[in-house]
Amino acid sequence: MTEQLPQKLRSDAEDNRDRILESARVLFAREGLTVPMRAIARHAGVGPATLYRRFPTKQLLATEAFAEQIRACQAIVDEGLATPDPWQGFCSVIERICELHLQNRGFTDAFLATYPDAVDIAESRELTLKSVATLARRAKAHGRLRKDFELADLMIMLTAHRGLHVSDPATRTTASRRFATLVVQAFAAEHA
Amino acid sequence: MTEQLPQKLRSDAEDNRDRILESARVLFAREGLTVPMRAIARHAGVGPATLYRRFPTKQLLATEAFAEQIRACQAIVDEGLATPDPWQGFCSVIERICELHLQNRGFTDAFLATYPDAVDIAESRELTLKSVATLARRAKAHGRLRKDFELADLMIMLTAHRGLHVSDPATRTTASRRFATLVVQAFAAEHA
DNA sequence: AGCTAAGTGGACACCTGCGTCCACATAGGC
DNA sequence: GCCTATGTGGACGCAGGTGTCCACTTAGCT
Repeated sequence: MTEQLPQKLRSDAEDNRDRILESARVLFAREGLTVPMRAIARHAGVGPATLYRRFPTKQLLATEAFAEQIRACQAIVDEGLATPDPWQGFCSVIERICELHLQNRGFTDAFLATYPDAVDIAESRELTLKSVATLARRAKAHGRLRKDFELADLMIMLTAHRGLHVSDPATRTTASRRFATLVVQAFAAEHA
Repeated sequence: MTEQLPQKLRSDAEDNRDRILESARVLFAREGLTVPMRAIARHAGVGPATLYRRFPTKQLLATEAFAEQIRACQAIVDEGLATPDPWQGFCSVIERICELHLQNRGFTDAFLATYPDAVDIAESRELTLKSVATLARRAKAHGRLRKDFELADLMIMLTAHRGLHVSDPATRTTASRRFATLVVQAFAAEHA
């Protein structure tokens, strides 16, 4: 599951590293990438030095923390590809990705930002997008997806979706669901 | 045009006040409400004390700076109401409001934030929204606007639209236009 | 149990934001 | 031209972020 580093860590260091990652996941999800490194250290019950020793930059920490989300994202798209009706698959991808981004504010930031140094994220992002493109091509052929749809449209809508993170969690959830519904109709071909 | 204060200012103070407002407009539009007060003071060529003396809080400054935009916003909706075809009027309102918010990042913040103390903005906001509601009712009756449209949907989309402000100006412009087009389709009734 | 290298947390120095205070400058009536 | 109320900019103290250093602790081999 977790990659083994060349240098094996001391047991207490290993524990601390795990706790830091766990805290980072919680706080990134709740507050987004803007959460202070200090806050993550405090939440994990370690000093700042420990955090910086393990993860010199926030991007490095984020990349590790979001490994699971990245896999989830790919899984969602794969399931969409596996759905018999490509349009239904496409719709479920939109809805579920919105849901994922809703629950994880930091991941949205990470996914859209394309940090130059967070290679892992950028790479799997491209891979996932390639799958979405395939799905979109099928849904177009099927006639239900508007002909002029482009991948950029999806990125625009995901970027916009992030804007919803300003309000409180309850409002945000309602807003996100409604947003997904509207986006699906926006992408639908004109005539039924 | 500008309201006369009960206390008349000294001529140099008046000049400074004007320059501060002008700088605030430029910087709020470009950077959003997050721009530091100091930056506005520097841009206007005055010290921080001068700025704080005229506008004790950022909200007060914003309210004055955006007076013109608020009027523009109302004008857009009024023109939409005056359009013979209510659906076309509704669409043009969406497109033009997106355009307005695109050019003025700070105004978007101000419009959506509902500061407790910025009464002027909140008030005209409600007024504008009431007009939009009227327009929406007509467009629904006309059959082109989806029956389950609510005012909240528009707020969701405007909030989302703000998310587009992360990218560079050129990309942002393209994205905003495309976003407006998609939103219009999202709001359209199912059958042609 | 003792030793040592790896690991740690608190202190530190730096930056940038905020709002306020006060000694000086100056507009504008005389 | 002078005098004074009004207006001003720079300096100040505070809060909260960043990354780094170093004297102490401790895991784990012997």
